[in-house]
Amino acid sequence: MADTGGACVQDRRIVRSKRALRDALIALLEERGYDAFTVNDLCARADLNRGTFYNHFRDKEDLLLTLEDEVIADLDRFRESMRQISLTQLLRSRLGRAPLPFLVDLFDYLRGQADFLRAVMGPGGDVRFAPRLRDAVCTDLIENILHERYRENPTPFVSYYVAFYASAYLGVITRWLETGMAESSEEMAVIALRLLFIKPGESIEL
Amino acid sequence: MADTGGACVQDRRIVRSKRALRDALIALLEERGYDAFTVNDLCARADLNRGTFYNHFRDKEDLLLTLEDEVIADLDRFRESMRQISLTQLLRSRLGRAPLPFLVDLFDYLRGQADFLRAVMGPGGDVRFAPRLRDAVCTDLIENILHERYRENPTPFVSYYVAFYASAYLGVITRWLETGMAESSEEMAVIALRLLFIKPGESIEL
DNA sequence: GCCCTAATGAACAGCGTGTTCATTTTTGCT
DNA sequence: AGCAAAAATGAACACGCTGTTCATTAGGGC
Repeated sequence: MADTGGACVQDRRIVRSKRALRDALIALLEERGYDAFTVNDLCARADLNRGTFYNHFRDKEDLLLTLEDEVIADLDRFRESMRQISLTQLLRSRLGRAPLPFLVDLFDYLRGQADFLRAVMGPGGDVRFAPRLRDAVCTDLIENILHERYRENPTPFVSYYVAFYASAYLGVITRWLETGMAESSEEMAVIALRLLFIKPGESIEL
Repeated sequence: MADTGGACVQDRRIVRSKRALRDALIALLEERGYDAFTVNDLCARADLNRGTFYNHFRDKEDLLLTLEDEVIADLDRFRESMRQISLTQLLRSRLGRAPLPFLVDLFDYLRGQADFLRAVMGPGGDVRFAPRLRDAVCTDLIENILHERYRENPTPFVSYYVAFYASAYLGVITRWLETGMAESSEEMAVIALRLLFIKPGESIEL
């Protein structure tokens, strides 16, 4: 999904090497954490010569950032759909318990990238990624739940309001990934909407 | 606040060295990020011999973890007060716009540690710290806003409910720190409570 | 099958690591 | 003030990782 950008397809060997490095990176992030492994380890795990690594990436960070960028670029394609959602659509979906299609797509995509996401957002991952994911996923969504009056008129409180919901949803996604994605994408789409309209102390039903 | 635990006070030289290393760590985390500086850099910045560093810490990570642990230990002292808050108290405080004293204390403490917190939670910081801060600060608070029915009976949805609010508050704290703590601790205590009882699409007033 | 390009293995200097040790400086205590 | 304990210093060490180069081998594209 991420390498159809260039005009001609990459050499099969390059694809294999990059794929192997991706897998090795994920495995080592989980096992040891970013600072605890070397380019040597990476290449040993990927069963590649160290020179091959340097053919494609400047250093360990370059590899990590490249993979992160791919995911963020993919997510940006969802933002189009998010921008077109209205608050009334959200309310209707929530009352009918009918998952919003684009939210289902989003959770499906996240599930497809789960191995990478868990590695890079877990302990031993990269601090910088979570805020990027949050902004890519939540910014447009939050716009829609804001009272029209405050969209163009950001008071300090409104900025905390936005931070509140954006972080809240990042937390939900993170928990879903961390707990092994037990819920289906449809269930998550419903949960995400129920959470929007809940108040503390209230009963959860409906 | 963190070193009165032992029976006798530490040697003045040790305190000075550790303080210098703390400051150097914070500065370098901000400037270059955790992976981009060495123990050498740390000691140069702290104006200390490299041997001195290894007298007190095993490695770069040991220093970082030690400082993180101190903050978490400090925060654990607030949890006592948090556990005693009831939902009705929250509601009363929110209606009267009267900041809860223990929340003010909390934000005061965070302000006092702002340099460290910003460094360790910002880009170039440590992924593992934010979840620890979240759990230390939010876990008990969330307990109180949960409907009694769900406290002892965690369904999947309830666990997302908890993750939602816990992450939301972490995001608010993070934003406050990142934007230079423009609001006073009292203002933040009020904002934190207002956010609890807001619903998307509603007007913000009251 | 031929050309092009990627992967390999080996070698290199440079740097940071973590440790050791003898020496100097600073404390805490009487 | 003076002594003994403890911390800081500076230098040296072997070791491992880095990022680069180069000749060679293997594999893909057409």
